[in-house]
Amino acid sequence: MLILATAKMDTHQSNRTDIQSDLEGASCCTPVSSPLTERELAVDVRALSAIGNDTRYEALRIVAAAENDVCVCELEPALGVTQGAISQALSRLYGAGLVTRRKDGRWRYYSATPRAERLLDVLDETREVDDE
Amino acid sequence: MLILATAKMDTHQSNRTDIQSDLEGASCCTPVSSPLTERELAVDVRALSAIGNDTRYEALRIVAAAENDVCVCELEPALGVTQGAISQALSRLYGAGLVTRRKDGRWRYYSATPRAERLLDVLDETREVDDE
DNA sequence: TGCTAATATTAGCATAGGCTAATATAAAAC
DNA sequence: GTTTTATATTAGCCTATGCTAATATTAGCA
Repeated sequence: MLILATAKMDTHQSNRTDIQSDLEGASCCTPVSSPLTERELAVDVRALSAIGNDTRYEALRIVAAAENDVCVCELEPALGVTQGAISQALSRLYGAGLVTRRKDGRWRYYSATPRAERLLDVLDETREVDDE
Repeated sequence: MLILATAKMDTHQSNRTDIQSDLEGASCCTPVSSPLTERELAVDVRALSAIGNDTRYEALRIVAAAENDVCVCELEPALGVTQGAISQALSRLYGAGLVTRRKDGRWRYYSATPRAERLLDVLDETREVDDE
């Protein structure tokens, strides 16, 4: 059965009715459906799209590599974008469940969540850099 | 482009490079730099941003869940987008090193790479779906 | 009180992204 | 050959994204 594609506000999403079941046969086309629920998909995509950006990925890397937690100002020189951009980046990582944050005086300290750490580990373990 | 921390200093003192006991006290701002090379970052971000999209993530899930490899036409009913969009999605996943493809007659069969499988496993193992 | 430092938020802009529809290619079938 | 089937590619249209600059908030300090 096919779930998903409920009320998304994507105007491009067409609501195609599928006529799959009794479509000819013989060919390769047996329809499949996603093994995850809509909510699980959304959670994962939120996390992945949060890391899938240079600034945020690098920010997360730095946060995860630090032994103690990291404050925003430490990231500014490494990332090469403005303070506002870094704040936005960390907020998004937080909303995606990839960092935790803790307030201490006027500073905000960030650290990576277990989910983030595991993902980064797998990325390290499976990366193949092609020389191109 | 990736700007590595130049020794921008001061504004505050600080000498905490590896000591984790004390961190209140003075300021927090020791600049750090990314632990990955520019190329490694690019490879990872390409993969992550490829998965970080509803259509492509679901496509990858289906491909990874299938016992044998999957052809494009099998995805069409599940994803709810046009054939062209699916072809674009799979191309991008391929370019990101997340699926392999093999041609057989007029069909193209896709399957997930080890990197993709490991990432999906970690996502499954660490996901926390909040009821919001 | 201020004032200043650290972070957050906002508006606005330029660009990237994702889709559809149309068209092109490629391989089998006729 | 021509037709059909499976997939790829392209142009074009919107929308989303990511940044900067400016402004707002918050907390310590004079």
